[in-house]
Amino acid sequence: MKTNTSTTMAREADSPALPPTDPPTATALKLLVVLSRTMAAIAVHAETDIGRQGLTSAEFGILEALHHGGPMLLGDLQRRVLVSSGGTTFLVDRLTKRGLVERRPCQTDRRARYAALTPDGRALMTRIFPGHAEVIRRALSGLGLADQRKVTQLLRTLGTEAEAMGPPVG
Amino acid sequence: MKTNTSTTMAREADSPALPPTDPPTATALKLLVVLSRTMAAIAVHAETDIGRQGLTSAEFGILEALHHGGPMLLGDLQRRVLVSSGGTTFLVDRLTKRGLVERRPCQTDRRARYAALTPDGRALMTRIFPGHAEVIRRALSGLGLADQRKVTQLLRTLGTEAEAMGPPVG
DNA sequence: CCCTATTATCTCATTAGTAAGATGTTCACC
DNA sequence: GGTGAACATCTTACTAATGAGATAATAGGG
Repeated sequence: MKTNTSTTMAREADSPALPPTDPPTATALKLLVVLSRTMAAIAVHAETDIGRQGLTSAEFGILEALHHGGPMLLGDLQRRVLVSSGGTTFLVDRLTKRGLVERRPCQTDRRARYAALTPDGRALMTRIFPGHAEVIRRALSGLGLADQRKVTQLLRTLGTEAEAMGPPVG
Repeated sequence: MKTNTSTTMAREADSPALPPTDPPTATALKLLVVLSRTMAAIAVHAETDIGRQGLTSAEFGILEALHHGGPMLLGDLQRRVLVSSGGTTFLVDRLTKRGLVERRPCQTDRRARYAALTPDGRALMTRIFPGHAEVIRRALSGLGLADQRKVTQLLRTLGTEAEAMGPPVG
């Protein structure tokens, strides 16, 4: 049988040099752990679904942003998808090779380029998005609507503040 | 941050092929977006701090798990850190080369190995952990203690359920 | 005991994504 | 209208991490 003596459960008991953390810090650390694990658990669902289409979640993010927001400058796309500038170029290249996305010149700024879905890209998203949304809905169904809204509200505050205070410069 | 012509807010107006989402699905999608962005915003803080020590967050995760839980089997470590099996070997190798971690044989199972902090590793963690915890506390300080606990509780439910239902097999 | 299924770790090829700097463009100001 | 700072994107070199399969050991049924 499973002689897995110590799973994630065993910890409090025999910790050798446990740092003495005050309540606010302990609460924050616990929240971060739960946040990470929850994110990971949900990402499994999302990525499994997206992977079925032979797409990475970064690629799907690009397609989703364009499907949802229409053609947009690569810079705006980058900000939405949370990827490096080189990464954006790379992802858009790959999606272009697959015929799902295309670049278009910007009339008013010759440095800039738009990324836009091709008809194939739009057709793909129209076909797969509803199913993906359903996977997400199901993955999050552990909480009722009211609780989901509550978490959304609290997390938004948390995220906005974290962004606002910038990296720990000092 | 600049006036992103189209943030997550702008959609009703000019979306070309907006999928008609019912309220539960819309709520879930919104929650996922906020969850991702919040996680990313907080990760910036954590990684910036960890990066100062020349560590990646995966490496830090290993050290933290060992510091907090004592020597443990590589498999248990892997489950804690949420990394592939190859990744665990790779990370422990790298930390071993730096003299922060060591492998030890398991008396009762010759397939298995323990990973444990070396004295240097323990010293490093004792030195940097409090500062790191403080960075986290600060990054999450956008919410008061009560709200942090509330979010933790709700996210725990969310994550547990998401894990329990397994990938979208059906 | 031996055989098979299972488990624990490690190896190796591949890859998605990053960081830093290059290229070409626009804008503000003199 | 010329000059330099600020931009938007792209290129290149690199790295952390994955995943599939290899190696090795254990456990239990016959």
